[in-house]
Amino acid sequence: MNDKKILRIYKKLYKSFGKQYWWPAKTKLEVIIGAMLTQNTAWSNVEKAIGNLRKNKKLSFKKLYKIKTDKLAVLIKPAGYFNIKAKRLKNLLEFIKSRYNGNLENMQRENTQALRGQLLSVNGVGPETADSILLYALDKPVFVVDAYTKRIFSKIGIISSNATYEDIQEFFMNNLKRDTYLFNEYHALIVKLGKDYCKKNRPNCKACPIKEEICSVPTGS
DNA sequence: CACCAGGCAAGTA
DNA sequence: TACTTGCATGGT
Repeated sequence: MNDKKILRIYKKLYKSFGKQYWWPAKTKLEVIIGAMLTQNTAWSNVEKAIGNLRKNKKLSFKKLYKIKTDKLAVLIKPAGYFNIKAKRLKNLLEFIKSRYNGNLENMQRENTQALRGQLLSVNGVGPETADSILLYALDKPVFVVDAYTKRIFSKIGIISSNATYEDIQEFFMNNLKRDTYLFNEYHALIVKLGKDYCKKNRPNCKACPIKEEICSVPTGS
């Protein structure tokens, strides 16, 4: 059954890679900023951008809310796509200000599914960013899906290659205990696996900790 | 030099 | 609905 297989893969990854200590940020606000800035971007670049915000004392809701979008863009430049990301981050801050008075604790008390819908209505917040905020900033038991998840688990054969984000998310959430810690580590471990072994053009299947599940899966005929 | 990274929205057919 | 493209820096 899939529920056992999913858990077995998790255990192998955890045993092989260990705890991942996500999200690498100090506060809820920093996690939210990072979630926006890391869209299609290496985390090392996001760290530089957040470092700039820290140096300039902008890592508080009030300061960030006040700063002009074009000035914010300059500070987050190392994260790439800085003009559009500055706007998107501003959109999200505006949403949090108007709906929760800029208070992340208030936002955290909102019903999870309702909040997810609200976040998705913000221009610049898609499913992965919304779920990352829910899981890593607000400790909600929501499974985060990304390109690695889709690539790896469709290769294993337990996910269809044309499955949507929601399909994949449901699959994991229906076959695992809904536990924030488990979802936190599992997504982080999948990213680790994707980066180290399941790269697009340079797979390293020989050393992959779940090579039995991936590389020796019959291809169909 | 080419390719990729913890996406998303808008445009096109 | 199902592709395609713009967005941009920094590491390998």
